[in-house]
Amino acid sequence: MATVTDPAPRSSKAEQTRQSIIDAAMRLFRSGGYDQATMRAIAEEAGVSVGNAYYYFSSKEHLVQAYYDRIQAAHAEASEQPLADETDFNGRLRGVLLAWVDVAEPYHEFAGKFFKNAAEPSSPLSPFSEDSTAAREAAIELHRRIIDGSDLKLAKGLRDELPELLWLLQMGIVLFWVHDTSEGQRRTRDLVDQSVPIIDRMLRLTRLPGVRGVVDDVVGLIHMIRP
Amino acid sequence: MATVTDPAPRSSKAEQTRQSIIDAAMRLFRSGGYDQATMRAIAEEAGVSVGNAYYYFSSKEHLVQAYYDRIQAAHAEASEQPLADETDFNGRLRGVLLAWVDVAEPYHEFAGKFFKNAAEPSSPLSPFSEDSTAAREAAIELHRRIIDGSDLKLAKGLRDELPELLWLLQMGIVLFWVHDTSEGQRRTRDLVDQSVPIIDRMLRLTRLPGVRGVVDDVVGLIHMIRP
DNA sequence: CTCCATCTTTGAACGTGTTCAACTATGACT
DNA sequence: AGTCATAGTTGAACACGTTCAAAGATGGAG
Repeated sequence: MATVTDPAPRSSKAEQTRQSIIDAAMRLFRSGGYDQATMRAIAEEAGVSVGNAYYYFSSKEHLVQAYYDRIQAAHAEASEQPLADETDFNGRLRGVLLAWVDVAEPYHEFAGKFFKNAAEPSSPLSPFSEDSTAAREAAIELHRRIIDGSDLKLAKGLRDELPELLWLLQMGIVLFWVHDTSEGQRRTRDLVDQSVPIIDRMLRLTRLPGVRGVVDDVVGLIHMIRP
Repeated sequence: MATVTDPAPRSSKAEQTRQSIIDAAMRLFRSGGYDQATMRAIAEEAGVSVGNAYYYFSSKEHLVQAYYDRIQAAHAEASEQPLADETDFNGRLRGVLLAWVDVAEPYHEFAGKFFKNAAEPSSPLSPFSEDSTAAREAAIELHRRIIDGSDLKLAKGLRDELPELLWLLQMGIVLFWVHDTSEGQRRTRDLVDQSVPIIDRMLRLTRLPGVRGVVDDVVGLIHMIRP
Protein backbone atom coordinates (compact mmCIF):
# COMPACT_ATOMS: atom_id res chain seq x y z
CA MET A 1 0.00 0.00 0.00
CA ALA A 2 2.68 2.40 1.01
CA THR A 3 4.97 4.36 -1.17
CA VAL A 4 8.59 5.18 -0.76
CA THR A 5 9.09 8.37 1.17
CA ASP A 6 11.92 10.09 -0.65
CA PRO A 7 14.48 7.50 -1.74
CA ALA A 8 17.13 10.07 -2.69
CA PRO A 9 20.66 9.64 -1.37
CA ARG A 10 21.39 11.74 1.67
CA SER A 11 24.24 12.65 3.92
CA SER A 12 24.63 10.58 7.07
CA LYS A 13 23.84 13.57 9.26
CA ALA A 14 20.62 14.36 7.44
CA GLU A 15 19.61 10.71 7.44
CA GLN A 16 20.17 10.62 11.17
CA THR A 17 17.90 13.61 11.72
CA ARG A 18 15.33 12.00 9.48
CA GLN A 19 15.40 8.78 11.46
CA SER A 20 15.18 10.58 14.77
CA ILE A 21 12.01 12.28 13.57
CA ILE A 22 10.51 8.96 12.55
CA ASP A 23 11.48 7.44 15.89
CA ALA A 24 9.97 10.32 17.80
CA ALA A 25 6.76 9.99 15.79
CA MET A 26 6.68 6.25 16.48
CA ARG A 27 7.02 6.78 20.21
CA LEU A 28 4.29 9.41 20.34
CA PHE A 29 1.96 7.50 18.03
CA ARG A 30 2.33 4.47 20.23
CA SER A 31 1.95 6.21 23.55
CA GLY A 32 -0.81 8.67 22.80
CA GLY A 33 -2.35 7.82 19.44
CA TYR A 34 -2.51 9.83 16.27
CA ASP A 35 -4.26 12.94 17.51
CA GLN A 36 -2.10 13.38 20.57
CA ALA A 37 1.03 13.17 18.46
CA THR A 38 0.97 16.70 17.12
CA MET A 39 3.65 17.89 14.74
CA ARG A 40 4.84 20.25 17.47
CA ALA A 41 5.13 17.39 19.94
CA ILE A 42 6.90 15.16 17.42
CA ALA A 43 9.36 17.91 16.55
CA GLU A 44 10.07 18.61 20.21
CA GLU A 45 10.49 14.91 20.98
CA ALA A 46 12.95 14.65 18.09
CA GLY A 47 14.78 17.79 19.20
CA VAL A 48 14.15 19.71 15.99
CA SER A 49 11.92 22.58 14.95
CA VAL A 50 8.49 22.12 13.42
CA GLY A 51 9.67 23.51 10.11
CA ASN A 52 12.56 21.07 10.09
CA ALA A 53 10.20 18.14 10.48
CA TYR A 54 8.38 19.43 7.42
CA TYR A 55 11.68 19.65 5.56
CA TYR A 56 11.98 15.88 5.80
CA PHE A 57 8.31 14.91 5.68
CA SER A 58 6.05 17.03 3.56
CA SER A 59 3.03 16.21 5.70
CA LYS A 60 1.98 14.39 8.81
CA GLU A 61 0.50 11.71 6.59
CA HIS A 62 3.87 11.10 4.97
CA LEU A 63 5.15 10.47 8.46
CA VAL A 64 2.41 7.90 8.95
CA GLN A 65 3.51 6.45 5.65
CA ALA A 66 6.97 5.80 6.99
CA TYR A 67 5.27 4.06 9.85
CA TYR A 68 3.35 1.89 7.44
CA ASP A 69 6.49 0.99 5.52
CA ARG A 70 7.81 -0.61 8.68
CA ILE A 71 4.68 -2.74 8.96
CA GLN A 72 5.13 -3.91 5.38
CA ALA A 73 8.74 -4.83 5.99
CA ALA A 74 7.83 -6.67 9.19
CA HIS A 75 5.06 -8.52 7.38
CA ALA A 76 7.39 -9.64 4.60
CA GLU A 77 9.72 -10.99 7.23
CA ALA A 78 6.97 -12.64 9.26
CA SER A 79 5.64 -14.29 6.10
CA GLU A 80 8.82 -16.26 5.54
CA GLN A 81 8.00 -18.79 8.22
CA PRO A 82 4.57 -19.88 6.95
CA LEU A 83 5.92 -19.84 3.39
CA ALA A 84 8.65 -22.22 4.51
CA ASP A 85 6.48 -24.41 6.74
CA GLU A 86 3.23 -24.75 4.81
CA THR A 87 2.93 -26.63 1.55
CA ASP A 88 -0.77 -26.52 0.75
CA PHE A 89 -2.37 -23.37 -0.63
CA ASN A 90 -4.85 -23.18 2.23
CA GLY A 91 -2.16 -23.13 4.90
CA ARG A 92 0.13 -20.77 3.03
CA LEU A 93 -2.54 -18.14 2.39
CA ARG A 94 -3.85 -18.41 5.94
CA GLY A 95 -0.36 -18.11 7.37
CA VAL A 96 0.53 -15.01 5.38
CA LEU A 97 -2.77 -13.26 6.11
CA LEU A 98 -2.65 -14.02 9.84
CA ALA A 99 0.96 -12.86 9.90
CA TRP A 100 -0.26 -9.51 8.69
CA VAL A 101 -2.88 -9.29 11.44
CA ASP A 102 -0.22 -10.17 14.02
CA VAL A 103 2.27 -7.65 12.71
CA ALA A 104 -0.29 -4.87 12.34
CA GLU A 105 -1.99 -5.34 15.71
CA PRO A 106 0.01 -2.72 17.64
CA TYR A 107 -0.87 -0.12 15.03
CA HIS A 108 -4.57 -0.81 14.86
CA GLU A 109 -5.52 2.19 16.93
CA PHE A 110 -4.53 4.80 14.38
CA ALA A 111 -4.59 2.64 11.25
CA GLY A 112 -7.72 4.48 10.25
CA LYS A 113 -5.77 7.69 9.84
CA PHE A 114 -3.53 6.00 7.36
CA PHE A 115 -6.44 4.39 5.64
CA LYS A 116 -7.74 7.82 4.72
CA ASN A 117 -4.89 7.93 2.23
CA ALA A 118 -6.09 4.77 0.58
CA ALA A 119 -9.27 6.42 -0.58
CA GLU A 120 -7.88 9.71 -1.83
CA PRO A 121 -7.13 8.98 -5.49
CA SER A 122 -4.92 12.02 -6.02
CA SER A 123 -2.69 11.08 -3.10
CA PRO A 124 0.61 9.39 -3.94
CA LEU A 125 -0.05 7.31 -0.86
CA SER A 126 -3.02 5.53 -2.38
CA PRO A 127 -2.35 1.80 -2.86
CA PHE A 128 -3.48 2.17 -6.46
CA SER A 129 -1.30 5.16 -7.25
CA GLU A 130 1.72 5.38 -9.52
CA ASP A 131 3.95 6.16 -6.56
CA SER A 132 2.88 3.01 -4.75
CA THR A 133 3.69 0.74 -7.68
CA ALA A 134 6.84 -0.71 -6.15
CA ALA A 135 5.27 -1.48 -2.78
CA ARG A 136 2.12 -2.82 -4.41
CA GLU A 137 4.04 -5.13 -6.72
CA ALA A 138 6.10 -6.40 -3.82
CA ALA A 139 2.89 -7.30 -2.02
CA ILE A 140 1.49 -8.96 -5.16
CA GLU A 141 4.74 -10.87 -5.56
CA LEU A 142 4.26 -12.22 -2.06
CA HIS A 143 0.93 -13.66 -3.13
CA ARG A 144 2.50 -15.16 -6.22
CA ARG A 145 4.87 -17.03 -3.95
CA ILE A 146 1.92 -18.32 -1.97
CA ILE A 147 0.50 -19.85 -5.14
CA ASP A 148 3.73 -21.03 -6.75
CA GLY A 149 4.89 -22.91 -3.70
CA SER A 150 1.57 -24.63 -3.24
CA ASP A 151 -0.29 -27.63 -4.64
CA LEU A 152 -2.92 -25.48 -6.32
CA LYS A 153 -3.87 -26.39 -9.91
CA LEU A 154 -5.30 -23.56 -11.96
CA ALA A 155 -6.17 -22.64 -15.51
CA LYS A 156 -3.35 -20.56 -16.94
CA GLY A 157 -5.43 -17.41 -17.45
CA LEU A 158 -6.51 -17.40 -13.84
CA ARG A 159 -3.09 -18.31 -12.52
CA ASP A 160 -1.64 -15.14 -13.99
CA GLU A 161 -4.29 -12.92 -12.45
CA LEU A 162 -4.69 -14.63 -9.11
CA PRO A 163 -1.85 -12.88 -7.24
CA GLU A 164 -3.43 -9.52 -7.95
CA LEU A 165 -6.86 -10.85 -7.01
CA LEU A 166 -5.50 -12.18 -3.73
CA TRP A 167 -3.92 -8.80 -3.09
CA LEU A 168 -7.36 -7.28 -3.57
CA LEU A 169 -8.70 -9.82 -1.10
CA GLN A 170 -6.05 -8.68 1.35
CA MET A 171 -7.11 -5.06 0.83
CA GLY A 172 -10.63 -6.14 1.68
CA ILE A 173 -9.44 -7.86 4.83
CA VAL A 174 -7.52 -4.73 5.76
CA LEU A 175 -10.72 -2.76 5.30
CA PHE A 176 -12.53 -5.13 7.62
CA TRP A 177 -9.64 -5.00 10.06
CA VAL A 178 -9.67 -1.23 10.19
CA HIS A 179 -13.32 -1.32 11.22
CA ASP A 180 -12.82 -4.22 13.62
CA THR A 181 -13.06 -3.07 17.22
CA SER A 182 -13.04 -6.54 18.80
CA GLU A 183 -10.36 -7.46 21.32
CA GLY A 184 -7.09 -8.24 19.53
CA GLN A 185 -9.01 -8.01 16.23
CA ARG A 186 -10.37 -11.45 16.94
CA ARG A 187 -13.12 -11.01 14.36
CA THR A 188 -10.60 -10.34 11.60
CA ARG A 189 -8.73 -13.51 12.57
CA ASP A 190 -12.03 -15.38 12.44
CA LEU A 191 -12.68 -13.90 9.03
CA VAL A 192 -9.33 -15.16 7.76
CA ASP A 193 -9.81 -18.58 9.35
CA GLN A 194 -13.22 -19.00 7.80
CA SER A 195 -12.73 -17.40 4.41
CA VAL A 196 -9.41 -18.93 3.37
CA PRO A 197 -10.78 -22.49 3.13
CA ILE A 198 -13.71 -21.13 1.15
CA ILE A 199 -11.36 -19.34 -1.26
CA ASP A 200 -9.43 -22.57 -1.56
CA ARG A 201 -12.56 -24.58 -2.41
CA MET A 202 -13.76 -21.91 -4.83
CA LEU A 203 -10.47 -21.92 -6.70
CA ARG A 204 -10.58 -25.69 -7.06
CA LEU A 205 -14.10 -25.35 -8.45
CA THR A 206 -12.87 -23.14 -11.29
CA ARG A 207 -11.86 -26.22 -13.27
CA LEU A 208 -15.40 -27.56 -13.13
CA PRO A 209 -17.16 -27.59 -16.51
CA GLY A 210 -19.84 -24.90 -16.41
CA VAL A 211 -17.78 -22.81 -14.05
CA ARG A 212 -14.76 -22.48 -16.30
CA GLY A 213 -16.67 -20.33 -18.76
CA VAL A 214 -17.45 -17.75 -16.09
CA VAL A 215 -13.86 -17.79 -14.92
CA ASP A 216 -12.71 -17.01 -18.45
CA ASP A 217 -15.13 -14.08 -18.53
CA VAL A 218 -13.77 -12.78 -15.24
CA VAL A 219 -10.24 -12.97 -16.59
CA GLY A 220 -11.39 -11.14 -19.70
CA LEU A 221 -13.01 -8.46 -17.55
CA ILE A 222 -9.78 -7.95 -15.63
CA HIS A 223 -7.87 -7.51 -18.86
CA MET A 224 -10.37 -4.99 -20.14
CA ILE A 225 -10.43 -3.01 -16.92
CA ARG A 226 -6.70 -2.86 -16.30
CA PRO A 227 -5.26 0.52 -17.34
CA MET B 1 -23.82 6.53 2.26
CA ALA B 2 -24.60 9.26 4.78
CA THR B 3 -27.53 9.19 7.07
CA VAL B 4 -30.27 11.62 7.85
CA THR B 5 -28.81 14.37 9.97
CA ASP B 6 -31.02 14.73 13.01
CA PRO B 7 -34.62 13.85 12.25
CA ALA B 8 -36.06 15.42 15.42
CA PRO B 9 -39.07 17.71 15.13
CA ARG B 10 -38.20 21.39 15.08
CA SER B 11 -39.85 24.73 14.85
CA SER B 12 -40.35 26.11 11.37
CA LYS B 13 -37.97 28.98 12.01
CA ALA B 14 -35.19 26.73 13.17
CA GLU B 15 -35.78 24.31 10.31
CA GLN B 16 -35.53 27.22 7.90
CA THR B 17 -32.18 28.27 9.31
CA ARG B 18 -31.03 24.69 9.12
CA GLN B 19 -32.00 24.40 5.48
CA SER B 20 -30.37 27.69 4.58
CA ILE B 21 -27.11 26.39 6.02
CA ILE B 22 -27.38 23.21 3.95
CA ASP B 23 -28.17 25.22 0.84
CA ALA B 24 -25.22 27.52 1.41
CA ALA B 25 -22.95 24.52 1.88
CA MET B 26 -24.25 22.94 -1.34
CA ARG B 27 -23.56 26.08 -3.33
CA LEU B 28 -20.03 26.41 -2.00
CA PHE B 29 -19.25 22.70 -2.34
CA ARG B 30 -20.38 22.83 -5.95
CA SER B 31 -18.60 26.03 -6.89
CA GLY B 32 -15.30 25.56 -5.12
CA GLY B 33 -15.05 22.02 -3.78
CA TYR B 34 -14.67 20.74 -0.27
CA ASP B 35 -11.59 22.62 0.90
CA GLN B 36 -12.72 26.01 -0.40
CA ALA B 37 -16.01 25.66 1.42
CA THR B 38 -14.80 26.59 4.88
CA MET B 39 -17.18 26.68 7.80
CA ARG B 40 -16.69 30.45 7.94
CA ALA B 41 -17.60 30.81 4.27
CA ILE B 42 -20.61 28.54 4.64
CA ALA B 43 -21.83 30.46 7.68
CA GLU B 44 -21.40 33.79 5.92
CA GLU B 45 -23.14 32.51 2.78
CA ALA B 46 -26.03 31.32 4.96
CA GLY B 47 -26.10 34.61 6.88
CA VAL B 48 -25.42 33.06 10.27
CA SER B 49 -22.47 32.92 12.65
CA VAL B 50 -19.94 30.10 12.68
CA GLY B 51 -21.11 28.99 16.09
CA ASN B 52 -24.68 28.86 14.88
CA ALA B 53 -23.76 26.54 12.04
CA TYR B 54 -22.24 24.24 14.65
CA TYR B 55 -25.45 24.46 16.65
CA TYR B 56 -27.21 22.68 13.79
CA PHE B 57 -24.40 20.49 12.46
CA SER B 58 -21.97 19.14 14.98
CA SER B 59 -19.18 18.94 12.43
CA LYS B 60 -18.35 19.78 8.84
CA GLU B 61 -18.65 16.12 8.00
CA HIS B 62 -22.20 16.05 9.25
CA LEU B 63 -22.84 18.82 6.77
CA VAL B 64 -21.38 16.70 3.99
CA GLN B 65 -23.80 13.97 5.03
CA ALA B 66 -26.63 16.17 3.87
CA TYR B 67 -24.83 16.39 0.56
CA TYR B 68 -24.56 12.62 0.32
CA ASP B 69 -28.20 12.26 1.24
CA ARG B 70 -29.18 14.25 -1.83
CA ILE B 71 -27.14 12.01 -4.13
CA GLN B 72 -28.72 9.00 -2.51
CA ALA B 73 -32.21 10.45 -2.89
CA ALA B 74 -31.54 11.32 -6.53
CA HIS B 75 -30.26 7.80 -7.12
CA ALA B 76 -33.32 6.24 -5.51
CA GLU B 77 -35.49 8.35 -7.80
CA ALA B 78 -33.42 7.59 -10.89
CA SER B 79 -33.61 3.88 -10.07
CA GLU B 80 -37.39 3.80 -10.35
CA GLN B 81 -37.35 3.77 -14.13
CA PRO B 82 -35.08 0.73 -14.64
CA LEU B 83 -36.89 -1.04 -11.81
CA ALA B 84 -40.16 -0.44 -13.63
CA ASP B 85 -38.88 -1.21 -17.14
CA GLU B 86 -36.57 -4.16 -16.62
CA THR B 87 -37.79 -7.57 -15.60
CA ASP B 88 -34.68 -9.73 -15.70
CA PHE B 89 -32.07 -9.53 -12.94
CA ASN B 90 -29.31 -8.61 -15.37
CA GLY B 91 -31.15 -5.58 -16.71
CA ARG B 92 -32.37 -4.41 -13.31
CA LEU B 93 -28.96 -4.53 -11.66
CA ARG B 94 -27.29 -2.87 -14.64
CA GLY B 95 -29.93 -0.15 -14.74
CA VAL B 96 -29.62 0.71 -11.07
CA LEU B 97 -25.82 0.75 -11.09
CA LEU B 98 -25.62 2.89 -14.22
CA ALA B 99 -28.21 5.23 -12.71
CA TRP B 100 -25.80 5.79 -9.85
CA VAL B 101 -22.95 6.64 -12.22
CA ASP B 102 -25.24 9.09 -14.01
CA VAL B 103 -26.45 10.74 -10.83
CA ALA B 104 -23.01 10.97 -9.26
CA GLU B 105 -21.20 12.27 -12.34
CA PRO B 106 -21.46 15.99 -11.43
CA TYR B 107 -19.83 15.28 -8.09
CA HIS B 108 -16.96 13.20 -9.40
CA GLU B 109 -14.50 16.07 -9.30
CA PHE B 110 -14.48 16.45 -5.53
CA ALA B 111 -15.70 13.00 -4.69
CA GLY B 112 -12.12 12.06 -3.81
CA LYS B 113 -12.04 14.62 -1.03
CA PHE B 114 -15.29 13.30 0.32
CA PHE B 115 -14.32 9.69 0.17
CA LYS B 116 -11.02 10.39 1.79
CA ASN B 117 -12.85 11.48 4.90
CA ALA B 118 -15.44 8.75 4.52
CA ALA B 119 -12.78 6.05 4.50
CA GLU B 120 -11.81 6.74 8.07
CA PRO B 121 -13.73 4.33 10.32
CA SER B 122 -14.30 6.86 13.05
CA SER B 123 -15.85 9.28 10.59
CA PRO B 124 -19.63 9.54 10.59
CA LEU B 125 -19.32 9.64 6.80
CA SER B 126 -18.07 6.08 6.65
CA PRO B 127 -20.63 3.90 4.87
CA PHE B 128 -20.17 1.37 7.67
CA SER B 129 -20.69 3.82 10.51
CA GLU B 130 -23.53 4.04 12.99
CA ASP B 131 -24.49 7.44 11.60
CA SER B 132 -24.91 5.98 8.12
CA THR B 133 -27.18 3.15 9.16
CA ALA B 134 -30.35 4.61 7.73
CA ALA B 135 -28.84 5.49 4.37
CA ARG B 136 -27.02 2.19 4.17
CA GLU B 137 -30.18 0.21 4.84
CA ALA B 138 -32.06 2.23 2.26
CA ALA B 139 -29.40 1.37 -0.30
CA ILE B 140 -29.52 -2.31 0.65
CA GLU B 141 -33.30 -2.23 0.37
CA LEU B 142 -32.91 -0.92 -3.16
CA HIS B 143 -30.87 -4.01 -4.03
CA ARG B 144 -33.52 -6.23 -2.46
CA ARG B 145 -36.02 -4.74 -4.85
CA ILE B 146 -33.70 -5.53 -7.76
CA ILE B 147 -33.77 -9.17 -6.75
CA ASP B 148 -37.40 -9.46 -5.71
CA GLY B 149 -38.73 -8.01 -8.93
CA SER B 150 -36.57 -10.22 -11.09
CA ASP B 151 -36.63 -13.74 -12.45
CA LEU B 152 -33.66 -14.81 -10.34
CA LYS B 153 -33.97 -18.15 -8.55
CA LEU B 154 -31.81 -18.53 -5.48
CA ALA B 155 -31.32 -20.73 -2.48
CA LYS B 156 -33.08 -19.13 0.49
CA GLY B 157 -29.91 -18.59 2.52
CA LEU B 158 -28.27 -16.70 -0.30
CA ARG B 159 -31.39 -14.77 -1.19
CA ASP B 160 -31.44 -13.21 2.28
CA GLU B 161 -27.82 -12.12 2.11
CA LEU B 162 -27.59 -11.10 -1.52
CA PRO B 163 -28.88 -7.53 -1.13
CA GLU B 164 -26.06 -6.74 1.27
CA LEU B 165 -23.54 -8.48 -0.97
CA LEU B 166 -24.74 -6.45 -3.95
CA TRP B 167 -24.40 -3.32 -1.88
CA LEU B 168 -20.80 -4.31 -1.19
CA LEU B 169 -20.35 -4.76 -4.94
CA GLN B 170 -21.67 -1.25 -5.39
CA MET B 171 -19.17 0.05 -2.83
CA GLY B 172 -16.44 -1.61 -4.87
CA ILE B 173 -17.71 0.05 -8.02
CA VAL B 174 -17.78 3.38 -6.21
CA LEU B 175 -14.16 2.83 -5.22
CA PHE B 176 -13.30 2.15 -8.85
CA TRP B 177 -15.31 5.20 -9.89
CA VAL B 178 -13.45 7.47 -7.51
CA HIS B 179 -10.18 6.45 -9.15
CA ASP B 180 -11.62 6.60 -12.65
CA THR B 181 -10.26 9.60 -14.56
CA SER B 182 -11.68 8.65 -17.96
CA GLU B 183 -14.03 11.01 -19.78
CA GLY B 184 -17.50 10.79 -18.26
CA GLN B 185 -16.25 7.86 -16.18
CA ARG B 186 -16.53 5.65 -19.24
CA ARG B 187 -14.38 2.96 -17.69
CA THR B 188 -16.71 2.64 -14.72
CA ARG B 189 -19.63 2.27 -17.11
CA ASP B 190 -17.68 -0.39 -18.97
CA LEU B 191 -17.00 -2.14 -15.68
CA VAL B 192 -20.71 -2.22 -14.91
CA ASP B 193 -21.60 -3.38 -18.42
CA GLN B 194 -19.10 -6.22 -18.29
CA SER B 195 -19.40 -7.32 -14.68
CA VAL B 196 -23.17 -7.43 -14.29
CA PRO B 197 -23.68 -10.31 -16.77
CA ILE B 198 -20.88 -12.18 -15.02
CA ILE B 199 -22.53 -11.68 -11.64
CA ASP B 200 -25.77 -12.88 -13.18
CA ARG B 201 -24.14 -16.04 -14.51
CA MET B 202 -22.33 -16.66 -11.24
CA LEU B 203 -25.55 -16.42 -9.24
CA ARG B 204 -27.26 -18.91 -11.53
CA LEU B 205 -24.33 -21.28 -11.01
CA THR B 206 -24.94 -21.31 -7.26
CA ARG B 207 -27.61 -23.98 -7.67
CA LEU B 208 -25.16 -26.31 -9.38
CA PRO B 209 -24.29 -29.39 -7.33
CA GLY B 210 -20.74 -29.00 -6.10
CA VAL B 211 -21.11 -25.26 -6.02
CA ARG B 212 -23.99 -25.17 -3.59
CA GLY B 213 -21.84 -26.42 -0.74
CA VAL B 214 -19.45 -23.51 -1.11
CA VAL B 215 -22.35 -21.09 -1.29
CA ASP B 216 -23.67 -22.45 2.00
CA ASP B 217 -20.25 -21.92 3.53
CA VAL B 218 -20.19 -18.34 2.30
CA VAL B 219 -23.60 -17.72 3.83
CA GLY B 220 -22.38 -19.26 7.07
CA LEU B 221 -19.32 -17.00 6.97
CA ILE B 222 -21.49 -13.94 6.55
CA HIS B 223 -23.60 -14.94 9.55
CA MET B 224 -20.51 -15.46 11.67
CA ILE B 225 -18.93 -12.21 10.67
CA ARG B 226 -21.95 -9.94 11.01
CA PRO B 227 -21.86 -7.93 14.26
C1' DC C 1 41.54 31.43 2.38
C1' DT C 2 37.31 33.42 -0.04
C1' DC C 3 33.39 33.02 -2.34
C1' DC C 4 29.10 31.17 -3.38
C1' DA C 5 25.59 27.86 -4.34
C1' DT C 6 23.14 24.52 -2.06
C1' DC C 7 21.43 22.01 1.87
C1' DT C 8 19.55 22.46 6.41
C1' DT C 9 17.15 24.78 10.24
C1' DT C 10 14.25 28.07 12.48
C1' DG C 11 9.85 29.85 14.60
C1' DA C 12 6.49 33.19 13.79
C1' DA C 13 2.39 33.49 11.11
C1' DC C 14 -1.66 31.78 8.45
C1' DG C 15 -6.09 29.59 7.85
C1' DT C 16 -8.56 25.79 9.39
C1' DG C 17 -12.30 23.07 12.22
C1' DT C 18 -14.08 23.38 16.58
C1' DT C 19 -15.41 25.06 21.37
C1' DC C 20 -17.48 27.91 24.79
C1' DA C 21 -19.05 31.38 27.97
C1' DA C 22 -22.05 34.86 27.37
C1' DC C 23 -25.96 36.88 25.37
C1' DT C 24 -30.79 37.29 23.28
C1' DA C 25 -35.31 35.58 21.77
C1' DT C 26 -39.25 32.56 22.56
C1' DG C 27 -43.14 30.95 24.64
C1' DA C 28 -45.51 28.51 28.36
C1' DC C 29 -47.24 29.15 32.98
C1' DT C 30 -48.71 31.92 36.86
C1' DA D 1 -47.94 41.49 32.68
C1' DG D 2 -44.20 39.09 34.76
C1' DT D 3 -41.20 35.10 35.35
C1' DC D 4 -38.21 31.80 33.86
C1' DA D 5 -36.45 27.75 31.64
C1' DT D 6 -35.28 26.52 27.19
C1' DA D 7 -33.91 27.33 22.37
C1' DG D 8 -31.19 29.91 19.53
C1' DT D 9 -27.15 32.92 18.44
C1' DT D 10 -22.73 35.16 18.74
C1' DG D 11 -17.73 35.78 17.78
C1' DA D 12 -13.50 35.58 20.11
C1' DA D 13 -10.36 32.03 21.36
C1' DC D 14 -7.98 27.52 20.94
C1' DA D 15 -5.00 23.95 18.99
C1' DC D 16 -3.92 22.07 15.01
C1' DG D 17 -1.35 21.18 10.28
C1' DT D 18 1.12 23.74 7.27
C1' DT D 19 3.92 27.57 4.99
C1' DC D 20 7.60 30.77 4.34
C1' DA D 21 11.08 34.22 4.42
C1' DA D 22 15.11 34.46 6.56
C1' DA D 23 19.17 32.75 8.73
C1' DG D 24 22.81 29.32 9.43
C1' DA D 25 25.79 25.43 8.07
C1' DT D 26 28.37 22.89 4.54
C1' DG D 27 31.49 21.98 1.12
C1' DG D 28 33.52 22.40 -3.35
C1' DA D 29 35.84 25.79 -6.87
C1' DG D 30 39.14 29.23 -7.74
